[in-house]
Amino acid sequence: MIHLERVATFLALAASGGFREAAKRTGLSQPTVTQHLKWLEQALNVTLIDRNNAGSTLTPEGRAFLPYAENLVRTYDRARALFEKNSIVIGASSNIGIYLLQPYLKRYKEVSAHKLELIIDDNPAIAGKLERFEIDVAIMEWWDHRPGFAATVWLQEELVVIVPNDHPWAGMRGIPRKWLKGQDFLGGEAGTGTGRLLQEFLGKDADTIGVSMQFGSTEAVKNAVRAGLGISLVMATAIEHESRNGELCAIPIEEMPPRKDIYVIRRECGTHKTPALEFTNFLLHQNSQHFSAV
Amino acid sequence: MIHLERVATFLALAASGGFREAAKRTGLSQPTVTQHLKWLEQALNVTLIDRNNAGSTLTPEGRAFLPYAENLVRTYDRARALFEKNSIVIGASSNIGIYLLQPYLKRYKEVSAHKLELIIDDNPAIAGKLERFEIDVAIMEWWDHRPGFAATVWLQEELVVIVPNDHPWAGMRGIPRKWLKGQDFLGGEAGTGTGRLLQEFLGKDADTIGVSMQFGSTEAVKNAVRAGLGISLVMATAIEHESRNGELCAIPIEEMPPRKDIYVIRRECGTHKTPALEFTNFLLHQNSQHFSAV
DNA sequence: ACACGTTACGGCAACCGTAAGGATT
DNA sequence: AATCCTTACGGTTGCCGTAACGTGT
Repeated sequence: MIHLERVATFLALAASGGFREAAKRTGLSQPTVTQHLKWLEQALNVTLIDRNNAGSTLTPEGRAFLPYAENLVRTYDRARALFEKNSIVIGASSNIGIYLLQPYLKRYKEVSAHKLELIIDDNPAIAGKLERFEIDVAIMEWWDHRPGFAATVWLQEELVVIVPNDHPWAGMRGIPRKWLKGQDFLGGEAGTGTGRLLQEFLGKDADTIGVSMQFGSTEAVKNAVRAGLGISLVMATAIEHESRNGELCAIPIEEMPPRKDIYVIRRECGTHKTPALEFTNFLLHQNSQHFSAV
Repeated sequence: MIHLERVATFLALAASGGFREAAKRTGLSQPTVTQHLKWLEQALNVTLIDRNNAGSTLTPEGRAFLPYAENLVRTYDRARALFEKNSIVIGASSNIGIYLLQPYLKRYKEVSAHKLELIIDDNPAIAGKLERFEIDVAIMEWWDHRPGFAATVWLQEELVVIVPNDHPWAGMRGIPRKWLKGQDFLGGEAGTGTGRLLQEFLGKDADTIGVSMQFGSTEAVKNAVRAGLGISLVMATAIEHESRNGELCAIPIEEMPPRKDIYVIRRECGTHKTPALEFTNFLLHQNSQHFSAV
């Protein structure tokens, strides 16, 4: 067994590439850094860092150990945050983090002393960060119900068809659902929010044209639609700005418009009131239309 | 920062429900256990355990901390296994772990000194365990390509239709693919291997009847088919035994039979030769038909 | 000589186990 | 009084920083 502090020293070394620099960062004396690393290397029975006069570097073993080390200190950090009640790290998939969540975060900042941090990534990556204790709460449009987590449907976002301004459908107040069948839709890559939506609501029959992902697939899809490459289906919130500005035309779908569940997911923590739980409750109460966990 | 040993002591306490018992398990003296816990509680500034004359129990805070504590000691344990080269923990989704993997594990035991441990669970749970450093390698029929992991297609399993012995199709050497459309298939719950298969190869149009999951959905599906409730689609390996015994009838599909990719997934570890990498290479070389990572 | 990391060493505090001290039943 | 956990205490060891020491440029 080992002191976590030594692991932190290793991380400082890995990040700074030098014992003296690592000593400065950790506030330790430089010989102590030597000692910490030596202990760690002894405990693992392996050389982690290639000592070199001009910049020390990680050995292959050191590189292999790195994610484990990061996990160790981060887990401890997040465990402390459970009780110090002043910090929440939120993870959100791109569409939600970019468009939907921002006003809620602003409001939460006003009513709470919690220090908020938002991490945006794709769905599987966010799920991974949740598992690895990198984030305390996740807000996503997708969740496989794994054990150990509490998932709640936060709200249901309406989906709208977006078309360029010169499209025959432009200006329509609504379109029948059956018109969607057989249409070519942009942005259907697997793994992206848009891709999953298309898959789910149109099934295999709707052939989709791929659009290479830029920074956040919805941005790419919007640009492609604007350029006249085709049409697509997105969350209404994601298109609000362009719709108001008249850059794109967003059309609701008639007869039972498709809605996408948005989940709030946090680690189960029994009856203890964690900051993550407070934040979750805040989100749920901001919205009257909330439903219980599945 | 904290000694990991103290966290381990907390886990022993949580598991045993008493300071004396925890002392026995950890090999420490009983007052030392008291001290370890006190330090940990001081570091987190919270009470973790309700001291009680008749069995000490976790406080709500203790219960919340428990998964973090488990993650800490397990991560350290797996990090050590990276270098001690004698232990591999393998995770597999149910079908693969139960049917497909066993002969390979037996062969690997004969050629390697590694101590093997196999954990079987559903796909999302295995993915979670991989993220949390609970397992070193995962073998699954599904993978979203998340960063930090190396996924390789190990083999491609053929899918066969299974029908009861008194079914009109029974005894056929093969059936055309188009016959499958419109059939009712058993075992299509979301999240299970069978469910995903049906979804993928038949799409939304094939209405599926749910079968409640028993221990491992394929077992349940086989029983249901045997009982005459319907037919289903499973990996050929999963049905080999019953097919030979004449308990069920397995029929290949003509014209491009559907095949399911099986992935081997491990944490990326640079150039260091981990036990997990050795095992992965063993699996891949056991099979000539292997393909490169996606 | 200069910058790097390592070794040597002295002092302080951490940390163990043993033994005695409450508290609850 | 029988268990439980906590406190007290002494000896050992761990672990820090300072200072002196190799080593490569």
